[in-house]
Amino acid sequence: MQKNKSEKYQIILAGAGAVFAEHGFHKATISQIAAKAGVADGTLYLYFKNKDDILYQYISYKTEIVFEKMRAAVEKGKNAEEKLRLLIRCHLEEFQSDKHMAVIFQSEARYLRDIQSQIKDISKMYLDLLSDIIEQGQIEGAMRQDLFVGLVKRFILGAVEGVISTWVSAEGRYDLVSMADPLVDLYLTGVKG
Amino acid sequence: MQKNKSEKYQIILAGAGAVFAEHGFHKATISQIAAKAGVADGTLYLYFKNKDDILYQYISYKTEIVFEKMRAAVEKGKNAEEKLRLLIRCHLEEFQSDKHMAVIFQSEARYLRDIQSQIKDISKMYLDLLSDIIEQGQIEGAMRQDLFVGLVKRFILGAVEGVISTWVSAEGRYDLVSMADPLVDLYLTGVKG
DNA sequence: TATTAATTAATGAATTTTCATTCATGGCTG
DNA sequence: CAGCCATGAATGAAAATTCATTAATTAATA
Repeated sequence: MQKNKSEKYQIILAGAGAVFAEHGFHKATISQIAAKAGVADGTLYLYFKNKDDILYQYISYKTEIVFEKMRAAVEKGKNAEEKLRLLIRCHLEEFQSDKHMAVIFQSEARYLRDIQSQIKDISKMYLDLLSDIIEQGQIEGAMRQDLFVGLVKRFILGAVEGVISTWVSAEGRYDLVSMADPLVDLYLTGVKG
Repeated sequence: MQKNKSEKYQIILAGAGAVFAEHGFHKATISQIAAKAGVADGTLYLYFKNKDDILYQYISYKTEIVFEKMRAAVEKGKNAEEKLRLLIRCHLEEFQSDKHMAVIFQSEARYLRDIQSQIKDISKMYLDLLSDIIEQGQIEGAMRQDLFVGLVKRFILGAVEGVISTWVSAEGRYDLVSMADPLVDLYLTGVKG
């Protein structure tokens, strides 16, 4: 099994992404993935330990890329509110631009946590980013002092994921990124008149 | 296959709930469920069409019960804000009191939608409840007029699910229901100072 | 440069494993 | 004894994984 990120490794991962997104991990077969990637079944085993490992690599790989972008986006913000806006927008942009990933993160994340609990967990990292933003917001006086940060960050992530989930169910037929600002407005000022 | 809700039917569903929650639907085996329920493998087929049907029945059954409670809870509220509070509290109470159900709803809902698209979808019904509450709130003047209801309801459901998901990951080690009021406060007034 | 050997990558048919599902059998009860 | 349940070993199907074989590439030799 080669450990490098050769061209074929990438091709197989992309094929796997398409097949996992369409059928779900458990229903997807090695043969389908191999066919989608245009290689023989056995070839997958030159690049991956087994079927689980394909999913694991897929998620690790995507997580790393997306998280790096998120971190960079947040860095551009001058204050907490702006950082939050940039983070949410980046999140929606990345998922909108990679629908397979959006579907897979949505439906297989839980299974993965079981088989590879040491995976770089995107939620964890994301929640850490949010914690920093919220704490900064409190220091700046832009956010309430009595917030329970542990709850707020789950609240924010949960809501974005819910919005993405709806978009995925709607087969991505509308513009997800346009939800970013209305969503952040809800976080900030709530539904009350 | 008996179609009534005999005692054994219930026992098997409960066993299935435990096994699905622990291993996930796809990794769970008929033998495990049978063992957990204290019956022979073949017995499951006297009460259920097949493995998929067990999951389908489980979710239908739980959905019906929980949703009825939610509807009743909402009805008790005098105004939109109170209804929202009662709904969220009921939601958290039900999931806290049935952890297997919480795990299964969280992780297998998507798969189920694939095999039984006509299933009474708890999210759908929930979102309808929320729509009514929000529209009522707008009429009462307790909620902003410029809210995009389609977004707000997903926002609310997403956030509750996120909070439940965290609680599940934490093995249910803290009191979930105590999150209800702080959560509703966030919905209503946001994080801004 | 042409020829052969050695190394590496890829193939896909054959094998193995894993389970869902069936069904012939046996016990229980009214 | 006749219908009803329940049993669990046997069956068959579906897929994951392996591995002997082939093809392609590189290095070595003369």
